[in-house]
Amino acid sequence: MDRKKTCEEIEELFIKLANKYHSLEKIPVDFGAGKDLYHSERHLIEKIGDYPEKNITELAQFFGVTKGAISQTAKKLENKGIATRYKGEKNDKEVFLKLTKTGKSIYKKHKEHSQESIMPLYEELKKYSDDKVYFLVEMFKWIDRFLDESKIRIQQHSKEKK
Amino acid sequence: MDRKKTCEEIEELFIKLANKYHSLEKIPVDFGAGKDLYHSERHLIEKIGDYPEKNITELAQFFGVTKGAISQTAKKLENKGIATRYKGEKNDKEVFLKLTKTGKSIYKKHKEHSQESIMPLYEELKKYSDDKVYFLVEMFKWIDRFLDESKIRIQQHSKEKK
DNA sequence: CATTATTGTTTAGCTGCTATACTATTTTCA
DNA sequence: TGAAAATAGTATAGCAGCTAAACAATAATG
Repeated sequence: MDRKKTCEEIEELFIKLANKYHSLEKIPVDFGAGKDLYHSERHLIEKIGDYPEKNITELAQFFGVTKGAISQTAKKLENKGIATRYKGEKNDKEVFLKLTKTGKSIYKKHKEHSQESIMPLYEELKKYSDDKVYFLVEMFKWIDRFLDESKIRIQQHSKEKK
Repeated sequence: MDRKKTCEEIEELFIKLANKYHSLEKIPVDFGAGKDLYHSERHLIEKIGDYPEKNITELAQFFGVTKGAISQTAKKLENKGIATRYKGEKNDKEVFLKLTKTGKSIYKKHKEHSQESIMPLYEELKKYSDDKVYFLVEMFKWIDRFLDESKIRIQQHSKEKK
């Protein structure tokens, strides 16, 4: 096995996957509430449902995007009557998100759908040992850190020129 | 190990990675030719260099995007004097891309940089067996097919509503 | 030879992100 | 204590890069 070649293949595949995933992002889906929801909106709904105690900044970290991005998506959800912003008791600057009744219904439907859509992966991974599956998770985490470092590197490279 | 939970974690991680990767995409980098190049442009340059005999459609398949997308990027490269379109001898409808002198110089620099930037992954994977690395590649391919199927499913779901 | 398939281009339209500038809180520490 | 620094969130402008669709040109089919 030529490891160098394999690394290149992995990189190529990853880029391909990221592109394909992103093209899916743009297809709106109606989850029965008569509202077309985009992937980013659906993911935020799901996260709010799963972690109602997370503030905007934490949600942003979850997705690996800026606070501004979450703020924008949150606004869309608010406009669609799916979620509401609120402030906690601890302090007056953090903002949390809560699903409305409609939001909860969508969350539930989406959750069911999500459970379903994850089944193929679940089934596929059945073929492999815990050891390998654990390795997969670790590699994904490694790539995450790698992308963080890459970003810093690129930004520095970018600034040096100026 | 709770496999269901792990699957969810993998899905979450993947989404995070795709987002982060995409945010990198937008940072232009100068590869010494005095030209700011975006990720998509750089990747196309690299692919043209690696596979000069591939037509637009095949390049599109490589990246998992539409022909239009490649056509657009190809145009940018042509405008920047990095690549030229040409037609082969076999027929008159397929379009191929060829690097200019500038393009080749960028390709070379980029290749070196790419070899370098892939080293962390190479080093990381040294820790693991061939068996595991092979598994990683296979899983990436599996995800690729899964995304293709998801797309078809979503589009059908979308059309049913109309 | 007409029909169908393939290949590529162009355009409009859009998402979703970043960066930036901003306001409003909260924390720090001199 | 109170000014400065840090933290949290929002709003806005700008943009890459994608898709879909309409189009034109060429090639293959039967």
